Amino acid sequence: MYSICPRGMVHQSRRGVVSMADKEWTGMTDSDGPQGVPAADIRSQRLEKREQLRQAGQCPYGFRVDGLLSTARAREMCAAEAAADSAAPQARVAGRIMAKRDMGKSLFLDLRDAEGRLQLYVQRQAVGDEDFARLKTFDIGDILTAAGTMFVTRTGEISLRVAEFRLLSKSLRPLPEKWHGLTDVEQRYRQRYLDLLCNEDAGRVFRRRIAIIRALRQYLDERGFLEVETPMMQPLAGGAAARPFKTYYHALGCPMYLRIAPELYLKRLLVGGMEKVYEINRNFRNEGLSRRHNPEFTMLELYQAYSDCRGMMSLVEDMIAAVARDVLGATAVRVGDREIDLAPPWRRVHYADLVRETMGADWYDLAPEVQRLRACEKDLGVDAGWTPEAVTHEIYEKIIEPTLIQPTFVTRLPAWLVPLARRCDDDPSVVDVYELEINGQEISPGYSELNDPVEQRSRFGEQLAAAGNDDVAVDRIDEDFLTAMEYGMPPAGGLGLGIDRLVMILTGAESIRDVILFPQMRPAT
RNA sequence: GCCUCCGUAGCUCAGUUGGCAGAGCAACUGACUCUUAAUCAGUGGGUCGUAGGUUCAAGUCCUACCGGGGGUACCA
Repeated sequence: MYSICPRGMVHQSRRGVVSMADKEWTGMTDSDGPQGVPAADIRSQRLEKREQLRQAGQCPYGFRVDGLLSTARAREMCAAEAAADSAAPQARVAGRIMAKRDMGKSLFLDLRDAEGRLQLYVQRQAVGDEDFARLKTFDIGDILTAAGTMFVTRTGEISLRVAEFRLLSKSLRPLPEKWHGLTDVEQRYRQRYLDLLCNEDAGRVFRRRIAIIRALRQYLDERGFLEVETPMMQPLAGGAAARPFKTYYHALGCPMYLRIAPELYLKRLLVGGMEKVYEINRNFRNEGLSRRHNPEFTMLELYQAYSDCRGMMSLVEDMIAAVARDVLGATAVRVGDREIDLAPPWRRVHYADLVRETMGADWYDLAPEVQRLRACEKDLGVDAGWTPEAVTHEIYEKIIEPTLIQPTFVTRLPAWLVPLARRCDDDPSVVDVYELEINGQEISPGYSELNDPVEQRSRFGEQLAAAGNDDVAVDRIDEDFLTAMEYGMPPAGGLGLGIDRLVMILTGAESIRDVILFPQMRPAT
């Protein structure tokens, strides 16, 4: 809102004219008094305090602090020393003032750092009249360092009796209210730093996200997987059916795409002899926003030579359970009012069996008109133009999928749904893949990868023809990838795992925006 | 994109059938040397998202737009 506008300041000093930009910069308004010191504007008051500190020879923006203890460590020390009944320990801490309680000749401050809070107790006689008066002008939100002696107050709170302090950063804007915090979701997403400052839950969620990703890496590293990085800017956006973001590379004079999947590069690495590879990184898809979709999202993609779809199921099942045990210490999680148990083994069920379970054992023997009628009875808007496959899949997506709360591997999907996957040897109408559903959401797909370059080429061709002229991912065939395939790719299992959605499940978050630090928002006006 | 709900002080929220825009916290002035949502006395702070319209009169009713939540569509 207040753009840093040094040019505006220059204008002010050079011409003595206060332009619109100058007013924004200084926080002045038209109702300001003749000295340009508005009585009401908090930001202007604080700019004035900042100036007064400077004029008193006090730098309102300090620098490096040595010998710091975290507030948590300072507390521990105090508790330990109290138990040992020895001399009171000395400590230096630094952090942000979150609350201020002025008692006249003494003052309590709540100081917050990365690991917690600590109460500071400052007495006028201990720091001297001048410093004490200056401390009284400090605001909630200011960052300072303080040193002194740890002690326990009469009401039992571990505190620091301050002997000396120094301002490290003067805050110019008031923090959200101490009791309710920041609840406006829009502001929590746009100004995440305020959310992290005011809402402890936000910090917990993101710390857990970090722990989950660390645990995934550790699990895979221990099993001999190599973590690699493949291009995020690609001349062709392949590996998935999604609309890409398009950009332009000036040096090469050609269009580039943000990747929609790392798949085709990871498979090149299989050709190159890396037998177990994975990548955890962002994919970008030019799609709408929703509670479950962010246009850039984090994905684990993994390939293992000489494995297959079943190998991938065992791997992902064991991996997610291990991560849950590591991060939560349990395999049971709560999402909303639902209890989800991630302890293996997970249910494995054929797509067609799920459909028969819901629609009757004779579903696939019914005439198309009867199927459409049954679908309409379930309040699905299908009309005569729909193929039987499409009707069946609509039932799967709208009726069956939302009921798959406990972890479920859905296998043997119709081949038309997953055109690039390897077909099952005993039935070419279905493919050898799984889709893992948890809490009614697709969390992870897994495949027996196609490694026949001739078959792959013809599938790409079909996909291209089906895509038509839409600005979809595939506008030409990735010849370089097919060349790699023609050198020979080992048979392999592959899987993708949506990290954001996994984090949602393991933190109980209802919206993907609550597990992404800076979710995509429309630019504010 | 479509449907629907929401937008009032820095933050959290009231605001009646259309009739002078409010409270708590934060801020400012003062009191108080163990408080912790400190307390007590006083003070200031508003383009009611934006722009139109109806009306003697609009935070309130109508229209459009901007931003957000939820749903839906696109979506291996």
